[in-house]
Amino acid sequence: MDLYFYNTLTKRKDLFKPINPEEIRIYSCGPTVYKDATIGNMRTNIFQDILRRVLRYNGYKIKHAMNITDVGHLVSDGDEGEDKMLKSAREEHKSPIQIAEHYTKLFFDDLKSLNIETPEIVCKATDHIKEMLEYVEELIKNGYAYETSTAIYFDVSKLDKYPILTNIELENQKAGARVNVDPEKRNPYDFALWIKAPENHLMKWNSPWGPSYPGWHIECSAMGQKYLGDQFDIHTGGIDLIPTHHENEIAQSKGKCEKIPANYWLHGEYLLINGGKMSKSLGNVYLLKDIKEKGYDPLVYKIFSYSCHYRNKLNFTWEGIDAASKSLERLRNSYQKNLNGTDELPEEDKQKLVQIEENFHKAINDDLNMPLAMSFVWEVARFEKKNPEVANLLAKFDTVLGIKIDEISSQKEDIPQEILDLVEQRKIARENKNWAKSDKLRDLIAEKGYTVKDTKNGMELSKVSKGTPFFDMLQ
RNA sequence: GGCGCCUUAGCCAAGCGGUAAGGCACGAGUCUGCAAAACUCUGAUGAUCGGUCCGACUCCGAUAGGCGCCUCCA
Repeated sequence: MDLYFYNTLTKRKDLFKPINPEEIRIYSCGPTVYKDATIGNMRTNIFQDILRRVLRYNGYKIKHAMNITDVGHLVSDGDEGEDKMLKSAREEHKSPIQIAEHYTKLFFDDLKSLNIETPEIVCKATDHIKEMLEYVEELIKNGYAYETSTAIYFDVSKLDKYPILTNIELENQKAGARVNVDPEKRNPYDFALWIKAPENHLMKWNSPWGPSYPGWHIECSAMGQKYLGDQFDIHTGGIDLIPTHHENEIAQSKGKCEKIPANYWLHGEYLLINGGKMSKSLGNVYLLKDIKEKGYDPLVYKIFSYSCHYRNKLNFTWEGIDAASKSLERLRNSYQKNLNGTDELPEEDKQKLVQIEENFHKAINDDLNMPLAMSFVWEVARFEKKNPEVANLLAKFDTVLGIKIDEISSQKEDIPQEILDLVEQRKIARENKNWAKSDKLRDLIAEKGYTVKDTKNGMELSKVSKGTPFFDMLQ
C-alpha cells in the first residue's frame, strides 16, 4: 500500500520512495539533557515512534539514529551566552557529565513508560567530537567556513539558496533586533560551527583553533552522516527546529557534500497548554511524572496524543487526559472480552474485519493520520461479535498504537489482606441480601482505593488506577 | 515589520467540491437488589460576510478572534 508523508522540504504530501527498500534510514533530533523532558517533548517522541511503527507495519526494516545532546546549546543569545549544560551543572552543583547522565536516564525512563521504542542507534555528541572537527575542517576546506577571533562560522552567502525550508526573505527579517550580531560575521545569518572556549569554560576540547567546543548544529550533521550516510530517507524533529537547526544542518551538508541529507523532513507540531505555549515562566510545564502522580497509566498520554494529527497543535487539558483514560480502559476491556469471546464469526463479519483493517492501514499510511486510524480501532473494539480473531486484529493495531492493549490490572496478591477481608464480608452481606451493609462496605472499599463491581460471574475488584481494566475476578 | 497556521456539536478532534469519522461528557433505554461495567439510541450545516460553481465546511477574497515563528526551545 502506498505511503505518504507531508514533507517540509516540498511543502506537500509526498509518496514515500525509500532509497533502499531493504532498510529505511531515519535520523531524529533527540533531547538536550540538561533538564527534564516535558510532555511536549514527549509528544514529538510519540510522533517519531508512530513513524517507526507505521514503517514496520508496512514491512520495512529500520535503521533509526537519535542523538543525545550532552554538550549544551547556548542559553539564549544567537551565538553567545552560557552553555545550558554548564548552567544546570552550576545550579545543581554537579559536573556536566553528571547532569547529562541524570537527565538521559530520566528521558529513557519516560520513553519506556510510554512504550516508545529505543532507536537502533543512540549517539552522544561528546562521543563524536572527532567526527565533528573533521566535518568543520572539511567545510573550511570547501570554502564554506571562516574563522574569527571567537569562532568558526558557516558562511551562508556561499550557498545557492538559504534558507530553503521556509519562505522568508532574509532582507526582511530583523536579524539582530533581539540579539547582538557578532561584528566579525560576514553575514548576519552565519552561524557558529565551532566556538573558541573562554578561559574558565568547563567543557572544551583541543582543536586546530585551541581549546573550544562544538556549535549546536554540527553534531547532528556529523553523527547523521557517520551512521546513516550522506543521504538517508527521513529526518524528524519538532516544528521549532525547522527555521534554524534543520536549515543549518542542510547548509552544512550542502557545504560538505553538496547534498540535502534527507529526502523527507517530518516535523511534529507543538503541544499547547490552555491554548498557549508551555513555558517555565508561565508555570505551565508538565512532565510525564505529573500525569503518573495523578494515578493515570502513562500510556493514557499516548492515547491522548492520538486524538490529534501530529502536524496540528494539540491542546493539553486534564479533561482530555481523563477522556483518554476512559478510552484506554475500554480498549483493553474490549481486547480481554474478545480474547475470551466465543461468538461465531460468520464469513460476512470476517470480511468486515478485513475491510476495517484496510481502512486502518490506509489511515496510518496517509501521513500518519492517527485520529482517523483510531476511529477504525474503535470499530473493531466495538465489534458486535466477541471472538479471539477480533482480539487478534486489535493486537495487530497495537503494533502501531503501542498502548499495551493486552495489559490487565494488578494481580490478586497485590491486594492487601484488609481489602480482601472487606470484600469477603460484603460477599456474605450480599448472600444474606443485607443491601445496606453491602453498600456501606462498597463505600468503605472505595475509600481505601479499590473498586468492587458485581457481575454475573462474581465480583470484580480493581485498584482505582486510571487506564487499567477491571479484571481481577474474585469468585 | 516579515513569514505562516488555526477557528467543525459541551470538550478533544478527522475526512471530504455533492448534503459532516471517532473519542469523552450529557440524556434515554437494556441489564442489575442498587451501583458500576457493558451494550443500544440520541446531538452540529461548519467564526462572520461575500465570490466562483449545477453544488462548498471543503476553492478564492475580506472581516473578527486565537496562535506560532523570525533568539535557545519538541
